[in-house]
Amino acid sequence: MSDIPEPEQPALLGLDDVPGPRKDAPKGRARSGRPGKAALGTTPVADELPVARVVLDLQPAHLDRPYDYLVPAPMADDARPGVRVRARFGPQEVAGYVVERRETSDHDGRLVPLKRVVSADPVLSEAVLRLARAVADRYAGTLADVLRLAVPPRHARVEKEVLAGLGADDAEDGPAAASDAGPGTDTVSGALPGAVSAWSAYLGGEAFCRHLLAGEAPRAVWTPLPGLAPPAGDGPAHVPHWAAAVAEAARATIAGGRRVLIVAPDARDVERVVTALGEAGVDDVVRLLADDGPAPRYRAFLRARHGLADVVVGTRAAMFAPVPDLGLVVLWGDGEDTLAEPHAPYPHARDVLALRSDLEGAAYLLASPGRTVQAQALLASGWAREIAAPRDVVRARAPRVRALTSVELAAEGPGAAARLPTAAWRAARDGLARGPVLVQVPRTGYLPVVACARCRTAARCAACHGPLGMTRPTAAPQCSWCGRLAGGWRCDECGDTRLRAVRVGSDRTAEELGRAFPGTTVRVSASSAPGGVLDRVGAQPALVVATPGAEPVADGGYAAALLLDAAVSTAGTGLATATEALHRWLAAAALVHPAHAGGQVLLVGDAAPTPTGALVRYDPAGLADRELTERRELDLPPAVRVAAVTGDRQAVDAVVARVGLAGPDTVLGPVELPDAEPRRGATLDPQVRAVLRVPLAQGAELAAQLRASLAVRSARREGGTVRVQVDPKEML
DNA sequence: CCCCTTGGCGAC
DNA sequence: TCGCCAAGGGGA
Repeated sequence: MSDIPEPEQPALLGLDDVPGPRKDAPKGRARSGRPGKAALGTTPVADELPVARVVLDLQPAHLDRPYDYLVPAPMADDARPGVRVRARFGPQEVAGYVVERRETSDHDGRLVPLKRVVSADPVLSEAVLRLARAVADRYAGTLADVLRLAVPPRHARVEKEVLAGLGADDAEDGPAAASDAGPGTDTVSGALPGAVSAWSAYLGGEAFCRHLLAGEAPRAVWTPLPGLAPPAGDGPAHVPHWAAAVAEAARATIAGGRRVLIVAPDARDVERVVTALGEAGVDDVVRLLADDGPAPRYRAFLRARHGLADVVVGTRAAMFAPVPDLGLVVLWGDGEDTLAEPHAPYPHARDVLALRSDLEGAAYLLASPGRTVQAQALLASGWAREIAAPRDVVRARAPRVRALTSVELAAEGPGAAARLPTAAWRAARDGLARGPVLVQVPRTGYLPVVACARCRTAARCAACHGPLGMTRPTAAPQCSWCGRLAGGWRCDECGDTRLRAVRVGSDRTAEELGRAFPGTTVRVSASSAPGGVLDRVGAQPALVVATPGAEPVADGGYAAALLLDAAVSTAGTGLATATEALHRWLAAAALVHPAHAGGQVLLVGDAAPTPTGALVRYDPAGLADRELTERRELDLPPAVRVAAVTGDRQAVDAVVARVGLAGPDTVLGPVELPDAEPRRGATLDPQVRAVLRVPLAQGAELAAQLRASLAVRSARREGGTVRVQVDPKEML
């Protein structure tokens, strides 16, 4: 281009109006500033607050901080805090959010103008921004990563539609004005007492609701009673008690002038909550489900953001939903693994909502049929209070539970070790005389794992050595890793060609039950089943085979439940195996009639004794407490804070070496990871994992040091890959 | 000793 | 990508 020196013209860039901190001798470019492109100088900057502080969507950890830009005059009104913008950052144009408008910048170089305000609607509320910062800090992640989880992608058509619905005034004044009136005060009479019947069975239950009504922020870990809520109309009972109670808590919060956020592990539970809310007279509800696709998801997000609903109910990602005047956060199903975010920095809904409750002064209600050791830790630390029913109430509402261990059945003689012992068969037959019977099977599919019929060697895929299974009675066995069909299979060890089942899935179980109970309807609720996962079944007698988490609600409740292959549920080596097994069993048991109405639950198969005992006693709290004590003794989370650093050996070493808290007492490993999954390509560098373990009080410091180390790593462009996970799922 | 070229890196 | 800065070499 032209070499002719241009005259100094700093005013064209607005430098006289908007310097960095006003120093006497601005150095560098600010002094010798020469506009590269004439166009830059032609647009004047905003008269008021000409600097926009912007959070950019940048990947590298060392760039994780706000940047200042000039606000061109035409964007002066639109570039408010919370709006999406695009701005030039070095070579490229990147997306971001304005987080603040300021008079000056502390940057002492030249400021570049914002490129574009993508939309004048401020989608990133201050509360969500603060939450995202807290989550990034807690999990040693970047703000950009968390914001990617928190704010769904924009959908222009939906945005137009929702903003038009707001009315011109509201759209101009922004969400603050829209929420000034508070949640629908018109729909609530304020008459709470008497309306909280679902809570009257609990110690502290009604008090919790009174606090909600009064606008306070109580925090509780709640173990709901099993069973269904009494039907609101003529139909059969089909709303779980827990959902009805959550709806009442929501109503109390709304009556107190605040809004509610409810997070559940899957879409069916979301739907159950929405139904319960409807029966409680709360209709102003928004569903926020990631599975719904971009348009409905963004519509729900915007409606929540603008305070158009009193209650937001959704799956995991809803934990970040912007809800003005938030008064209560509820997490249902704590212990389900869908509540752990699979994307960096891997936050868990339980912790995110706890941070939210602190930051936004909202009440916190953590509920689950079982109890996780993390929930127990919230109680043990005094952060939350327990809401539970007295033992005699639990006994009155719970079904009768029996564990059919082989020891117990030995008296029955042969057949005791069968998958369906005589006692279980009899219980099912008796139950079928009164209504539907639930059969819980830990595995989906037909025969998910098969072995050689003669020598019992596990059958493996010839191509990739993955385990073989059968998806249908007639089809050839198939590899569960690479999907290849293994026609003409022959055992490597003994040459036999016959296969036997190692694991029996839900589909095969249904087939077997059909033979054992001729003439009885058998339905399957599982992802592998033709009809998929069922939400609800009728009150007629039927065998309902379901995998854990896929149990339909039976109208009026099940007469009995058989929990098959119990040993499979407690066979894992994970730390949470026992509490997870109990969670599955209790979730099924909660759908069965109480004992006085003949409800019966049989646990079949030799499961570990501890969770078995806890099921028989109907005591998830006792099991969690026992596990927490053990974790304390072993210095395992949640008694301590841990962070896993996984990746190439060199990269892991480098990241760990820069962490000041990492010493001989706090670092475990690094150890080589066995690669469970077949990896494409030849032998890649082996992955290693180091675990950092510090007292809880140093958790924040550990995360900060890891963040700093990752920032150095990205600034230096150190090679390889590293993943940092604070409180990784497999260690909880 | 100073100026100009060159390479690396930070990026508002 | 783009431009700043620091380092280094060559010329005065």
